[in-house]
Amino acid sequence: MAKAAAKGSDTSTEYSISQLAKEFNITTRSIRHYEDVGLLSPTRSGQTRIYAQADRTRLRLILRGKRLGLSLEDSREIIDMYEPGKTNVDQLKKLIDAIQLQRNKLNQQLDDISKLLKDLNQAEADCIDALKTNGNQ
Amino acid sequence: MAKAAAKGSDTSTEYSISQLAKEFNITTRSIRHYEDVGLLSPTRSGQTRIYAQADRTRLRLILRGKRLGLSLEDSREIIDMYEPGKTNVDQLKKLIDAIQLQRNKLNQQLDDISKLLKDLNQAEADCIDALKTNGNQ
DNA sequence: CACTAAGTTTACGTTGACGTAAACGTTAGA
DNA sequence: TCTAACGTTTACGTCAACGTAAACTTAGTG
Repeated sequence: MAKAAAKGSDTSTEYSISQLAKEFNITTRSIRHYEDVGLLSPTRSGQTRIYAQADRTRLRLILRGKRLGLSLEDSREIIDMYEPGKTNVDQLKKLIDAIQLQRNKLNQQLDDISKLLKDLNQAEADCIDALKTNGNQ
Repeated sequence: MAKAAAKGSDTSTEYSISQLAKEFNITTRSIRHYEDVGLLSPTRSGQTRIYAQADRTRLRLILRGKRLGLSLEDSREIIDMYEPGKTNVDQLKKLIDAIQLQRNKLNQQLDDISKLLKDLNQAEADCIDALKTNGNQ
């Protein structure tokens, strides 16, 4: 079984699949699925998967993407943006464009959320109003 | 065919399914699907669907939900919050709880987005850096 | 040493959100 | 009149993201 860090977040800390599953409240099946589609590639000790800090970080990014409604494919693209080991100038320019695209989407989401929050506030106010008016029942 | 408004957004304005599809850049199939799952219920002129302003508004809310990664079921619940025709006190209290829940989720999303935006900014900075360093090729 | 807990692979099943095709009706214009 | 553009229903197909079972292998424990 993977060992827990002795002090703080050691860069050499390792995790088992069920440890990560518990920590993030997902199933081991999901974690293996993320590996199937190329989002994770843990090392192995025999057959058993061993997850490093980097894997744990990627997993956190994947789940953050999910909360934002991204597909796994979308998340993969975004996460790949963080490591521009491309060296190629054209690739870098494309990457910057992609980043701008993502930024636009996120700004749209920000706008959507602020509107939704306003709507919810209004809905709540209506509820409270109805509760006052409706002291009977 | 449905008539376009003569002046401004008349409350009696009507829309055909393809008008809405064009306006929101979705397929008529999607719109019918939203009806299948109970998110829309347009009136009919014979067999033909007629959409009122209220339907158009609901459609806009549905699509906003989609951009935020909500399922159609989630959107239905939220949209239903806007019309507390419940009269029942318990229902209203439950509704207020549900609203708070949604608010929490949205705040989580806000946090996620701000972190993602920071990450993207950093990624972009790294790209630009790499471009400068890599004047060669 | 038998048993349990955690790991593995393989593979078919499921759910949501539509896509896609078939077969048909209605209406306006050349 | 006929055909093009829009509408309809019915129904099977698809794709992503897992769920769920089966069958099996270690690793540690009473």
